[in-house]
Amino acid sequence: MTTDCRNCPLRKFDLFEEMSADELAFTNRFKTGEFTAQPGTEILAEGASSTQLYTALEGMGLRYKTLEDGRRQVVGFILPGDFVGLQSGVMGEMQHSVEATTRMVLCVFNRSELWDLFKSNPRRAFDLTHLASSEEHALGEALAAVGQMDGTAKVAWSLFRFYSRLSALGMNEHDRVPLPYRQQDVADAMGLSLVHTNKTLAKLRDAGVATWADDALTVHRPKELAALARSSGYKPRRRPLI
Amino acid sequence: MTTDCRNCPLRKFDLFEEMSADELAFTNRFKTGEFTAQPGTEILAEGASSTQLYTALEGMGLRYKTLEDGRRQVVGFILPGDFVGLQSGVMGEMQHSVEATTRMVLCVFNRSELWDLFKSNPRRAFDLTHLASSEEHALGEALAAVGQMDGTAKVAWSLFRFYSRLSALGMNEHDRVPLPYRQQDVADAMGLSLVHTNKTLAKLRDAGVATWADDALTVHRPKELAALARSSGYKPRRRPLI
DNA sequence: CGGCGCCTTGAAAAGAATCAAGTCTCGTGG
DNA sequence: CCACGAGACTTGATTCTTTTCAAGGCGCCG
Repeated sequence: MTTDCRNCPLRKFDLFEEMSADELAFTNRFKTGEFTAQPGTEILAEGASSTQLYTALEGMGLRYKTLEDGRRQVVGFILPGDFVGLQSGVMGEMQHSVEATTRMVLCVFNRSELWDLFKSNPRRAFDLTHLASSEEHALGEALAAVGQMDGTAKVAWSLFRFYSRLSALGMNEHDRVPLPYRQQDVADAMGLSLVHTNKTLAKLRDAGVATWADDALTVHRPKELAALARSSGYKPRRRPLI
Repeated sequence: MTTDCRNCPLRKFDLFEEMSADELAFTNRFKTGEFTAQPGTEILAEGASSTQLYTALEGMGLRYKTLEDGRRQVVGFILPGDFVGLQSGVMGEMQHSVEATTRMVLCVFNRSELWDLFKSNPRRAFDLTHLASSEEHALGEALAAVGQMDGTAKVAWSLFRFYSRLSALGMNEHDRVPLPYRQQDVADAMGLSLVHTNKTLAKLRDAGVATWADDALTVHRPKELAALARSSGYKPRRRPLI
């Protein structure tokens, strides 16, 4: 019924480090099932101590924190191959919530076996640490963008990043990638108001740089978009897949 | 000459998880020496692949990224007990630079032994992952502050965080903690201009909430500062010490 | 048909950046 | 011993980006 790790459709992408047959077998034993989340569903809640960890197999979601005053900070967008729930795995509870934007299929792992993984498979344990570090890296980049860029650069940065990440996942067809998020999501990720985000998107569209409509992003001038994003050719960093 | 981990002055603080004698002995073997950095010195450079990892033992420093246009984003402040260099350890290179603000003493570990650590001591490997996750958590909090708060809240948040972290390290004497950073550092951390940061600090001082002068922060009204920081009693999260 | 969610647009208000001096302290060298 | 310069902190005035406020439009589903 569920996908065997050996047949995982994500493995073929360059983005992910290759795995030995052993690692693959081990990971497959570690995987206890699959979980399908409907759009709008909360997968993990901030403050909750989940007994499960996930790897996104299909679909897209987002991570966010809710502040005391009700404002929302989107701390990341989840695409296929992303690992979710590590915080609750090692620290006891999640520091942000995770929500499915589209329908998602996730590989499920039991937290109780995490400790076994560290004991019996140092290679995979190392990979897990690598993933945590990659997350940290991504957050650092986002922090720099939110802290230092102006509105136009922030929006361009978001679009360029989606374009690059999704392209690396083989979802680019004729400079067009799926983008099922709402403008509010990008606004909350970049610390901009919805109104300003909307007007900035209109400017990028009118300038013929990129068009985001109908749940898809078309990048007409990648070079220009990258320049606006102050990002000379972003290449998603190669990382392990778990 | 160097401090034996068993006599580490940081161990006594509640902030850090306790260690068994075994773990302590292991960590001590892992430690290859100490390194003293002078104020203003670069300890690790962005993009560099360091062969060494560190734990700050004394002194303070900061992590920062430099953007294409020369702007600087401070991604974190390093206090005693903080682990530095994990990114280069697991991902191959640093994603930000690390600089000593005051004179610092750092415990040195060899990257080449990191892999051994994963193979031979899963408990410490798990702790390392825990630390990576803690870093991620801290960055997420910072991102939310930078993305969602206004100037006053950002500055109050920074001060409150320093106050809490330093208090947990036993550096609080009569509501006063050492704070050797420059206003520019806080400005670069929170995505504010130096001028605006300065004026906001003046407001907090005039309001009798907190005074930052002469490399020390005095918090006259902790409750009010926490409220301004939209942070109901922040308690630094317990974590391993390596 | 009506309501809801999301996108769009204009106008006004506010918050923060930039510009431009000026002060203070401290270490250096004449 | 004092003039000098560097680095950090202050402060006022101006400009501009971004937010907030306020509507309206469009598509979809019950």
